[in-house]
Amino acid sequence: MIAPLFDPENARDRLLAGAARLFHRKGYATATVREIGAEVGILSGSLFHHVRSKEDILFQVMDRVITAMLGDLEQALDQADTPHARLRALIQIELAYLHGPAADATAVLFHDWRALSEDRRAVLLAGRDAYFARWHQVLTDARAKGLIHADPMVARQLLHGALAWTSYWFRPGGTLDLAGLTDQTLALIAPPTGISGAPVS
Amino acid sequence: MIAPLFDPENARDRLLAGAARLFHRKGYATATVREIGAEVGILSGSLFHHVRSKEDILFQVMDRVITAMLGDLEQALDQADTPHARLRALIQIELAYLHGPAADATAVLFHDWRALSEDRRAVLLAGRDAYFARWHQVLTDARAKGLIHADPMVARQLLHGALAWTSYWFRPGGTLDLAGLTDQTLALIAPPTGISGAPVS
Amino acid sequence: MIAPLFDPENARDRLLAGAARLFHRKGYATATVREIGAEVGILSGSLFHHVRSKEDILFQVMDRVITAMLGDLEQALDQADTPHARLRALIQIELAYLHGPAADATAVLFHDWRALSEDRRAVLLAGRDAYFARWHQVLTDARAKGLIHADPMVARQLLHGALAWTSYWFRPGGTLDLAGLTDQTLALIAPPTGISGAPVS
Amino acid sequence: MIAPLFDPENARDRLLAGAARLFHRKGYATATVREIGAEVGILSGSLFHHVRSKEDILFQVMDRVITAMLGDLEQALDQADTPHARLRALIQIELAYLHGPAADATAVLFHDWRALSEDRRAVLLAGRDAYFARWHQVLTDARAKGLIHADPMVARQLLHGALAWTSYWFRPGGTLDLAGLTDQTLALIAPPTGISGAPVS
DNA sequence: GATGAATGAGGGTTCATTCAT
DNA sequence: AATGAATGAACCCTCATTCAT
Repeated sequence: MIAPLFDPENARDRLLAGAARLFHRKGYATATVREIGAEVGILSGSLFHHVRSKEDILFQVMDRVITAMLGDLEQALDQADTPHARLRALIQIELAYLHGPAADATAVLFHDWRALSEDRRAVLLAGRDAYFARWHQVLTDARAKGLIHADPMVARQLLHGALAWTSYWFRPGGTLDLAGLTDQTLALIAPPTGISGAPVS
Repeated sequence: MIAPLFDPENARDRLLAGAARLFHRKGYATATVREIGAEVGILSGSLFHHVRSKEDILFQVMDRVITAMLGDLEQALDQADTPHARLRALIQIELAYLHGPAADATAVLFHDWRALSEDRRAVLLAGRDAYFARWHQVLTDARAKGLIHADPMVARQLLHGALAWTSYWFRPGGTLDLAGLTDQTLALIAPPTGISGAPVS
Repeated sequence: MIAPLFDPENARDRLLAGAARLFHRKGYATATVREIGAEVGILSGSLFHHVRSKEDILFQVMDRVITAMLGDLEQALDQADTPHARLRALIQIELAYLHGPAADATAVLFHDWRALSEDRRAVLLAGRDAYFARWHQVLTDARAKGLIHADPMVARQLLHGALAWTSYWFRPGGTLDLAGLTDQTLALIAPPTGISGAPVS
Repeated sequence: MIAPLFDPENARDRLLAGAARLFHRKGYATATVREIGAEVGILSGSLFHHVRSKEDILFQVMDRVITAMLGDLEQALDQADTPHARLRALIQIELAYLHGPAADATAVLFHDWRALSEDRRAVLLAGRDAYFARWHQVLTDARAKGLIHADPMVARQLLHGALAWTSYWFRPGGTLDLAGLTDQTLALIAPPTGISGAPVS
């Protein structure tokens, strides 16, 4: 469903993928370029033939995720025809990125955001804003339809936080799979209508 | 409501408070001992009269939060007499720590957990486990009463993530205050309506 | 006679040789890695491309001496065919190391032994023990033949001490050369006269 | 026989004695003023009410030993009436200092000589020279009488080295006591006349 | 005399980055 | 492209020394 972000045939992509794996494991600040090299199978000096700096790696990894996520979200929302389905798509896409083939890069994007220099962060902000703008639309609609009962802006932050945090505790392959986690998340914020999710007004 | 974790009269406490502030701002790995010294108004060498190492600072900050949070949570739960009130207490306490006088230390506890060495982490695990055990009880009860509809374990992780993440975006003093944020969170996961939630007022 | 311990063509060996020179001059504890770097012509940070730590340098220097001395002692003893010649070989080898091309490293081995961590010392003990075991054999034999009159264990310690101490006062190139010092040492402990020592000539 | 160098009633003397003990155990460079304080039972800051600096401690310890040794040597030589007895006195005094009540301070004098700044060393040189001048006289006489067969200057250095080195391996209280060690040393360098020590000429 | 917080220089070590090979 | 020796700044920490209390 989610296309891989990095092409294993391409040397630079292998580098980015390995670095993302390492950053996910140890955090950007703690990972050293030597370790990145080891993860990819080259010496640290050789990294700099592919990237300008360590931070450049971080930037490129994040850039790929943002671009891809936005595209996949748009597509998923286009294919969803009810407010509830769109709400589910929001969660589904984010969880798919956080725990599918792009897991490392996505975790880095979410958890090491502050490690990026302000300048570089500004470059990515447009994509990030566009992504969350779609969230906002969906949540505003969901609230209008009585699916959720919190302010859309607040709901967006809370929901995104809840999902981002899953990278600390959730591992697919256990008794709970990705679909199950999606269901549980929906159950938490928008329980099946007719029981408790009935509109207030 | 939340008592300050650090005594401004005590030199070591001032150090811990300053370090927590800095760690919150820059992250543990990025903060240097020279910066900690500057934050407290002493030279870096003098830090080591009060603590054994940089990591020791992190440990002590975290230890204080865990101990205090557990105590406050127990007390708040004792005073809450309905499942809904206890659910609200869970959220209230965590948000009070994340955005009240203990905000820095709490953010450090949540976000820099991995920066602590495995040995040191093990020491704190007992307190952490006790804290979440109380969450589990409350959420299990809340589900039995129909207040929430997700698996308690999953709900705990999602809710905790949503709240922990607020330290990245929420600042009290704006149009939304702590009580408002608590309400919104409750509205998101346990809307006060229909058959599933006892009325708030 | 004594082969150089360090290969000037090899970068790490140059480092070890320079460090040994410095340790001999100032003592291990007093020498700084920055000074070692200066002695070798590189910056202190570059040292750590060749060795793991400052103590590692000390260890490797000592290891080389121990290994080489043992080898040379065995060979010298094999070529000596009388008890007196073997006694002379003991002294000759030790003085050759203390004042020949391996002088720095040997002085470090003898005088900075305690600076090595207990763990590292244990690794070298096997070689050291083997070396002194040969001394013991030779001295026991010398006593049986009436060449010396002290207990072999005590004689070994006294003689070794007397020789080790020469690195504080003896410099070859003066009126007394290495052969002369060897003769004098023999004259002190086993005078070539009367019934107790076989004639030298 | 050897009077204690430090008066336990005097605070500064207790400090010097404790420091000597520590320097003997760890070496001057490795011992810290904190450890010296701990050895004496005060905090490091308080040391500086009694001495000007860490090096000052070293100097004073050494000064005491040199002065006392010289006095005791003179007295012992005065009481010895044969060349052989005077030779024995040389050894006896040095071993008494190295392993009697002044053991710590003497070991420090011999083994940490280089740790003293050149200026301070110059101050002590007069005493040291006087001490060794007596050795020279005795050894010159002993050689003239055929007791030893090495050059007096070389013999002095070798013998002194052999004895100084005993602080690394000899511990009184074992099967070999101080008198025994003295005998063994004499046996090594000047075996009983009539057997091998007969004059050559 | 003793304390202990503070200093500030310097310790060993790490690390992103460069560059000749 | 890759290597690996070298850089140099910065890192955490130690330590002799000072000084107000």
